[in-house]
Amino acid sequence: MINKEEAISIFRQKKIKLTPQRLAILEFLSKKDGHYSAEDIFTTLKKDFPYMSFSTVYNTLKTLNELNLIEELYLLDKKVVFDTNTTPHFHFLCTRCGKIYDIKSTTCFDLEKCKDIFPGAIIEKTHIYLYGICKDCLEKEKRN
Amino acid sequence: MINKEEAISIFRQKKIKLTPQRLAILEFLSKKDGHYSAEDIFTTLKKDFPYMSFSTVYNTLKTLNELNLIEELYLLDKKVVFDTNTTPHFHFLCTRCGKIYDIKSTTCFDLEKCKDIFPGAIIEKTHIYLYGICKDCLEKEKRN
DNA sequence: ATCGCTGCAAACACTTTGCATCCAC
DNA sequence: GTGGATGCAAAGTGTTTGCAGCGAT
Repeated sequence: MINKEEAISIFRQKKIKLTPQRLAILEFLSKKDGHYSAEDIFTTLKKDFPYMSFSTVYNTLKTLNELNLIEELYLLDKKVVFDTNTTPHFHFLCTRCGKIYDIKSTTCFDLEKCKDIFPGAIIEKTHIYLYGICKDCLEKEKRN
Repeated sequence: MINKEEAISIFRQKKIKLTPQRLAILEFLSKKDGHYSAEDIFTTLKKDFPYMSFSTVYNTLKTLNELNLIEELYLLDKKVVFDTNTTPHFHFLCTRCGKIYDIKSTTCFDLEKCKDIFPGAIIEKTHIYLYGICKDCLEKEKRN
């Protein structure tokens, strides 16, 4: 999840205006780790900010992404999902229920060895996605 | 790249019709390994098949994907790219020139260890994408 | 002869843009 | 006061769908 206070101080430092809408988005994203679509954020905040607009949500998410406070995920369902966890980790997406599981293990991927394959290149981001069926969905299927 | 003859025999076997349009798409995808968007395929084939339509391209690509003859990639630029290489490998995408490099190394990722993290789940697909700047682009920058 | 496939256009879902107004600084 | 941010609506982009007619089997 993002650290709201830290985000605010980065915003001030970079002279990016702290509007009520942006503060609301920061507040939302600082509550718990998660994977949110622009729509998730928009519909949740719309309740308290009836004038919140999609362009503001996208605009703020873009800014947060540029500041590396969130990360965009490009998944099978073709819409972008925003991840508030920016520490190195992978994802396992269940194709049945759509749930996204985080994988924090560092044992299954070796970035240094990957870098060796492209000497002279700069590798900025690593996206690792596993797709399959999660335990919960498999058990549900068995019961039926 | 896909094996056209093999694809044709699978089509016959599954009783999927071999229309001229589908044969043209198979022909195109069997020429060389590559990463193509639906548009790439459509505009190339449109020359020889003026009546070729997008729905046919998408329809055929969907069929090929279901038969595991091609694989869909979900990348930073949000449009699906179709990979004719279905053997296990990863991708390095240069954010400057957009070129997609294949990584065939098996040393940097250990799927078995990843599976251990989700006992009881089925992992069907693994997508690994590295994003960065390739050697060619970096050298070009240095020269300017 | 059947029914799956085609081309076309229209619909769709998500995202971006243009612009007048607003408000954080 | 000023320039960046906002809300709205409209446009854009890639993909999917509905459907009448076609053509591979």
